[in-house]
Amino acid sequence: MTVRHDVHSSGIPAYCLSCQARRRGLCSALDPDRLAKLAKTSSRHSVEPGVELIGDAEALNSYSNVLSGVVKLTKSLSDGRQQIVGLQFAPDFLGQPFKAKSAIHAEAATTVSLCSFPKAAIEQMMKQSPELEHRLLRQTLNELDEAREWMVTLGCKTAPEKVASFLLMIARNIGSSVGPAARSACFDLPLTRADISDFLGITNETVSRQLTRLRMDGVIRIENNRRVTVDSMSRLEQRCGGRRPGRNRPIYET
Amino acid sequence: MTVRHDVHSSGIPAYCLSCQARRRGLCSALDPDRLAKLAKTSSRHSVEPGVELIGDAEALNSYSNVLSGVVKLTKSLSDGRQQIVGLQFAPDFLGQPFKAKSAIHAEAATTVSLCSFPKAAIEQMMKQSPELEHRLLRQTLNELDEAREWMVTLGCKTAPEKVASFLLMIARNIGSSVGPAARSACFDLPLTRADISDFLGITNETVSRQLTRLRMDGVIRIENNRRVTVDSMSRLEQRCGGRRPGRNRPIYET
DNA sequence: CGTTTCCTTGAGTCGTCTCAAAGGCTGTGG
DNA sequence: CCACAGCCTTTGAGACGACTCAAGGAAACG
Repeated sequence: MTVRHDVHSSGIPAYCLSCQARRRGLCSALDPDRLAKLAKTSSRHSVEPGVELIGDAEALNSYSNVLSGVVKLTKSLSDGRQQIVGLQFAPDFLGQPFKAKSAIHAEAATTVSLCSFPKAAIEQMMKQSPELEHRLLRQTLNELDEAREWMVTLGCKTAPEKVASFLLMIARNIGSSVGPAARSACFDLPLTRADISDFLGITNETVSRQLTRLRMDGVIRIENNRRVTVDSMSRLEQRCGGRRPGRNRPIYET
Repeated sequence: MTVRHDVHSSGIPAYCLSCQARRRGLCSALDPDRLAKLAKTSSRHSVEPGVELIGDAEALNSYSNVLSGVVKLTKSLSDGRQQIVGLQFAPDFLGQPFKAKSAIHAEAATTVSLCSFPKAAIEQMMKQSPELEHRLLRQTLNELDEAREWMVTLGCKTAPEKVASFLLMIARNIGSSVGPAARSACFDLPLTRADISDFLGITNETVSRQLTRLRMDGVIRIENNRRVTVDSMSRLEQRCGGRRPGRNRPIYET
């Protein structure tokens, strides 16, 4: 299985060898021959923040791996209210394999680099190799799990807890951890205050107030409105709610 | 494809022939031989409301098709706050194929009848037939879509809109439609007020007040606290939010 | 028939929203 | 390099919606 194919199956482009998607993404489900075949049809792009990747009800003609940056998935009501229903980080797979009943909208939140494939190429390969579909099932199950996890935040938590939970989620996804055991973290916020408010189901004024409060309380530092430093992850975790005050670990009780 | 196998592949139990899961559920992915094989390991149960089907962090030793009734999927914070993250109706498939990172809890909301299989039987069959895994992927994508749809309700809508949206969702899933073009509907609420409040992220008092309001306004009628009649589905839809007042259809604008 | 659980209704409080204005980045053109 | 415009963010004051607490009523259960 893990025999070295590097030498003779030279059809694999060099950039695949160091690609995140090859190691941890969808491409990891492909054997070298299939990867080489798929790679021939691939192309890399970089898109600026705000660019629409999948439009509401719009036909999608390609699938992509996210290589860097953050993509926001949104849904909106026709009166303008909007909800961010998911964020995608590298090496997530972007695209709706079988169109869902309801429309979704994908937009680059930061500068995003993508590796795109024609829709047909992926779909054909999926028919041939169950491994690929299996990998897709796993990612979908993961997204479902994340969506449900976030439903708890949306439905149960207070505004301060929501903002803390958001920061923690971002720190875990794109934070460069500093210190032993990731006791602190540092990152650029991929979303504006307005985006964060759409994600958390609160107003941007409330987001701003809660960030200020976390800053005043010394839980985080903010530079240039974007760069966030979390000095103590555990203090941030305490503010996410769901833990009995004074306890650090969940208590299993019946 | 649709050649009659009834006669010679007599290994299929009679109860499968009229089963919802065979027609629209997971079993529809199986050819007669495989269905017969799987059916040998299956068993039917009926469970009362409140019975736990999948416990938090508990090993799940079987998968099931929901044949009737409603199952609620919940997640909770350790301080007791709880969120219903999904409802399952017949012929949904119940069980976590590959355990998710976060724990989920499943409980019968009404009397539920199930058709259960040993975990191993399903997993083995899934390896053999990609069709089955494909069907599972489709259901998972559907559930993801529903979860995201509900996130919009949780994050964007007001309490009156949430309650109206909930009633509409239930009516569409288990309502017996009356009149032409499903202009009205009738059903038993599968959830208590407390459950509904856990689903909508509001308190049960608020749920009760909003139901009263819908009743006062003549949008619904309620008998015995459980039986709901919606006389005009369109009036209910208008109360779900997201439509410009005075409009019945979505407006596509750029 | 009492007990329990669920549901409804009311009154007062609190959290979040709304509206408004000022402050801080960023980029552009003079 | 500075002035300006535009956008995002912060902060404040007041309003409103949903929550909390509390009590009473209605089904369901043994």
